[in-house]
Amino acid sequence: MSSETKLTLAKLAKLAGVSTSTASRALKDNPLIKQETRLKVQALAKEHNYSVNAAASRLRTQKTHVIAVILNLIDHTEQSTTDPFLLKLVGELNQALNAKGYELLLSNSFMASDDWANYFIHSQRADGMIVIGQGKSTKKIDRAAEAGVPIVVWGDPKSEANYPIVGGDNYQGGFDATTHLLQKGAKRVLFLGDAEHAEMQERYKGYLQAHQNANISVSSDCTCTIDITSKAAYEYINQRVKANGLDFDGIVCSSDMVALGALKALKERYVGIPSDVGIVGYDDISLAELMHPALTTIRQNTQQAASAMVEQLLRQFEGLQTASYVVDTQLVVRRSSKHD
Amino acid sequence: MSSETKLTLAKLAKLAGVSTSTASRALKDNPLIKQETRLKVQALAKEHNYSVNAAASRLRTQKTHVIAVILNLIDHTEQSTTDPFLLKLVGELNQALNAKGYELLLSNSFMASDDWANYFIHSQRADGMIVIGQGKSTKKIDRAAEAGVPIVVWGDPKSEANYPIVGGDNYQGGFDATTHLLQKGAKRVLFLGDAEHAEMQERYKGYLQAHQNANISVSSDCTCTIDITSKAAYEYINQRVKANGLDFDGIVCSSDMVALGALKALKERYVGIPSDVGIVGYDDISLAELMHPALTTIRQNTQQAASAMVEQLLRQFEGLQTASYVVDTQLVVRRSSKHD
DNA sequence: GGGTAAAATACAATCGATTGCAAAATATTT
DNA sequence: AAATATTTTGCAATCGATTGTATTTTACCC
Repeated sequence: MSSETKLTLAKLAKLAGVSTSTASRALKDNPLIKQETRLKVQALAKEHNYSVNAAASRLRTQKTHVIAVILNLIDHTEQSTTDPFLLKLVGELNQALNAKGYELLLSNSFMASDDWANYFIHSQRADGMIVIGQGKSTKKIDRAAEAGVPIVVWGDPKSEANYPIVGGDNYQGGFDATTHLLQKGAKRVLFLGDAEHAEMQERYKGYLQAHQNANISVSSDCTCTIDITSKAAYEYINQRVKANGLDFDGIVCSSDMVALGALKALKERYVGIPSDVGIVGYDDISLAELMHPALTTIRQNTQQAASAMVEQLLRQFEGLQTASYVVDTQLVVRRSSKHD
Repeated sequence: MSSETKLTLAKLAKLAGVSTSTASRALKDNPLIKQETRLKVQALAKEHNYSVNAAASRLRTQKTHVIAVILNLIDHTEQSTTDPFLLKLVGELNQALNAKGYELLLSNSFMASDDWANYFIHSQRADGMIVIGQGKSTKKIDRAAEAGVPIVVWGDPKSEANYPIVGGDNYQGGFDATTHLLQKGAKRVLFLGDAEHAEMQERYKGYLQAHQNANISVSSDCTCTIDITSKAAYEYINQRVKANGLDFDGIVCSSDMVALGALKALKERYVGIPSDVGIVGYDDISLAELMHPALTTIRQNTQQAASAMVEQLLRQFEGLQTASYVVDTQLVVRRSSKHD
């Protein structure tokens, strides 16, 4: 349509018969400019489809209005592209950021060297970072935070850190999941996960406490360390049942994906769920309720999580106090744990 | 650590005792600069953690090395944040783009006005766009392409368009899925999806052709138009069985999510899968094989898809010819359709 | 109407990197 | 050693928007 060459602020200003400074201010409704002028410039801008050159604006203002979201994966694992929960979180973050006028730059921890402060912030690619997952070590995160990067992390909010962490109450979640199974009569409940994760660690503590409260001792062979993927869970359960027979009657899983893997392995061996083994997952991904039997799980409110993360990040921009934030967490009881 | 103020190219140049132009060239290994000088500058850059200011660089070069990836959702539906397939694709795109030195700006079609050319390209936010999904109307995409935006679309590669479209052979996929069910003896196979999508349209044609080849007539009430979500599928099947009883013995679903919804509804009514009804999904999301029964489905190679999309996009930057691309598609037979 | 206060607009520097072209340094030739 | 060719480096303009300060215009008052 418009066959003109690229429309810059200068050209727009000329069209309106004002200077670039006036045009610039008019576009942002600066009260310094007479209302009438503002309207004229804005109308012209709309008419000619003008939009501010982001590169120039960023250079001048030193603000990008971009947030880097990085999936902080465990190196050798493929949790990222597979786990619907994490991706759901990304989707929610995108919404929440857009609502505040920010854009989302998606990254994973493989690229971008290890120096996040430099790669993202000093290079003026983004104003701040949201890191999804604490990983096994928080070294990179800590370093970035020390370098003064505005940062928020999805992880275990009880962790000590000098940056805000948003996450569910993992201790409580692990406790609730376990208690639920024990109340349903389970005697030997497996914990399926990787305690090297801070989040999983907390859930594990909850698992232990639940046993203590119920006055049931935990056998050490009930603690199963595996990658947090459905595949690993499937293989582990398969293996274990083949080797030991069915030496458990409940499983607390560190994610729904893990639960699904375990479920599959058990069903293939015609183990009754929940009659022989009760299962509780974690996250309440959309597929949890579609499973057969539908999966009992711990729901974490992702929308609330996303808003909280964005808010904690924006507070840093304004120099305000920040704090870790505990997202609502709730046991959702479905068929996989409920004897009729 | 480094308590200096922000390190710019100018300061780095001073440190190295050369001009900014020399420093700039040295950093990019420009052969105009003596090897020795190059090494010195590069060493200093590394030592002081220098990284180019992206905003300035973009302004000057008019290139951002950013690609906007937009989830082109059907307006009222929530397919986006829910469908693991689309998110998987995003993950793969991220990898593929990073491998080529590009970054991924994630967006959805709600924000960013309707004028993509302006919002993303003229504003210098991105160099090109990858649109996931053709939606019900390709108006916005067409407009962007006409405005000269480098663009690639995930959709039905057989669609006529003046931009490359990457996608599976949907006609073949629909045909294979349907033929498979018919061969297993199904007589009344439902098509569950939304033919307003170009992709679904093609699958539907394949569905029809399969019937014709098998010399089986298609009853019009076997074509079921629903939103492409598991919820809609669940409700539809529930409703239908309640109203009409089990008046079908096979379902071709337009996505795995749809299949999961249908599966759930049927299982709740104790309909035997696959004995009473055979089901075939589409996409082969990671959960397909975790279902019970495991879901027969049409696999689309997302990794190949992502590379192809990125390649077609980069070709546009270089002014090369582009073409739509058909991604490998394959029927994966599992229990949901296979009588023993 | 002269003068001051207030409102509206314009000037010009700035953000930091890139690059065509000019200048300086070094090498080569006779 | 002078002259030319070649390599290496530096100068200065440029990308486009923003903003502190200066300037012009308008309003107001006695």
